[in-house]
Amino acid sequence: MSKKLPKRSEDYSAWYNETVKRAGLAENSPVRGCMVIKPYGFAIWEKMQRALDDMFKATGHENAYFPLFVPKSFLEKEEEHAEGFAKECAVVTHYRLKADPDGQGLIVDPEAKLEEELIIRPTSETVIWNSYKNWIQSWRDLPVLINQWANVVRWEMRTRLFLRTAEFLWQEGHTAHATEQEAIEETEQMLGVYADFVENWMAVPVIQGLKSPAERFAGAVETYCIEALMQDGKALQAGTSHFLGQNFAKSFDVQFVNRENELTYPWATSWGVSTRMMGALVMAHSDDSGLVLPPKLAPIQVVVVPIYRQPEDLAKINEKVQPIVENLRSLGVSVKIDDDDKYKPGYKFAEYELKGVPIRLGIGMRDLENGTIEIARRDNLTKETLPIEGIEDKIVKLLDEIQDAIYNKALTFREDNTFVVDTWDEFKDQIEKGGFVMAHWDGSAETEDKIKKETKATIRCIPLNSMEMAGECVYSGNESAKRVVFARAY
RNA sequence: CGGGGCGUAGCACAGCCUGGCAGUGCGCACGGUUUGGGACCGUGAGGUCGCAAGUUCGAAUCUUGCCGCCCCGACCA
Repeated sequence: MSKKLPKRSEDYSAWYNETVKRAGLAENSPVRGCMVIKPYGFAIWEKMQRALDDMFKATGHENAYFPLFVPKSFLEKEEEHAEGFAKECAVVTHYRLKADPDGQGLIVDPEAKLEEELIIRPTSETVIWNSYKNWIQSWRDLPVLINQWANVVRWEMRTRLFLRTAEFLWQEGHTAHATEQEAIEETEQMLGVYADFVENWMAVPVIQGLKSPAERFAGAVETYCIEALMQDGKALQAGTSHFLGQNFAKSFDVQFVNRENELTYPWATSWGVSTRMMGALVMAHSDDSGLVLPPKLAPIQVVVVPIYRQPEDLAKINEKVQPIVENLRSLGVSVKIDDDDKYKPGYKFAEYELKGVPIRLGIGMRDLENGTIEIARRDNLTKETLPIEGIEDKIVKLLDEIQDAIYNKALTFREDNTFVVDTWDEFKDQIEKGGFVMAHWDGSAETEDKIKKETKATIRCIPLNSMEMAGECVYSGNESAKRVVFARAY
């Protein structure tokens, strides 16, 4: 096995796969399209979960859990929803195996056929709204603000670790409100929560926007999204928040009595982010030496590598390092001391770079004599030797600095790779080169579809915070009210 | 589902064309020397050559069938 990763500039996709595997985030599983999330990868996911869960709770949501299996009849109830998901559903038809009478092993017992097939949830709107029927009777029962952390299955034809897997982990929020206005506010609020998380924790800048009707969630009235740009110039949808109108309430016959004593349908939202964000995290920041993790999500923020020849030297180093580690821990910094004797320092340096640990401290006998310590930054691969006195404060500040630096680097990259384009030739050329392409669109599904067929570019979103400025559609020349974001996407 | 490729040690692969002892590198185990940017030497363990049938004195190698995986396309609310 080669020690070096493939280079991003030579083969981005091989670089991504190798980085994910070699950094110990995940590996392929024996089941096609599924993955094993390894401890280091899961530790990052747990930090994401923790931060998001706190944000959900702070906005008044509670966690609950609904079943993995969805009766097929539930999925059928909302027509568009059913149609949208039908092609990628795993279906349970039997509930028992038996010994193969003609040979070895087990076969599906034909006697044990389910009367109604069960779908393994691709999302949970239907099971949840079936429950909401019983939960919601009066305006006093609203709003219902529920989130669940769960796994879902979507039978994708082509999969890639984290970015698109047949089974993935996510959270799905499902809320019900008395008024349309309140539901729209919730949809927008949660989009804001996602944007806040992705920018301030993952250090990935995003564009908030609306999906075009063609890209909308099946069964939604409006889909909001956050879109991020990866280092290879392709876009990645990092999260979605849907205003579902009264579609599911009507399909599941959920009604409540409002303050005016009228029977009426509640308004719904749903919103989710998934382990796909792990892929975004890797592709947004990492380099040819491996992962680059933002300090706020790094399982290990600081690693200490003692450099020594004799066990006595290690003891002396530990004596000096131990109080620093304790101070850092009391300041909430996660620190690992790697005094494992099986590997040499050079190996460890490379290993922690691969794993994206933001700060590495090196300390040897020379430092003990000089009262110094070597501090190395993962994000820009620089290192300097500093006095050991007061190093804790420096480290705490540096972690914040690194968080900001990573964000700013990604932001600069996005700005340098966002292009305003007005002609079809320029458009085709720029899409080929990559990046976000801001262009006028006439708002029609035909134009959108033709552009997609000719260039493989899709409308990533119609940005929320951009000015209306009339223009001509880059493809059809028809009138357009504002520019939208085009890109090739994951 | 169409086109292409690949199944040999934990991993990456050579050997196959031209049939004749199952190989290399990494990793792993043990011993020693090493330790400020992926150390080195020595010894050793590890195999249903995807599965099945056929040809042959003899098959990883040739033939046929099957299975699995990967890449490209179709698909991805």
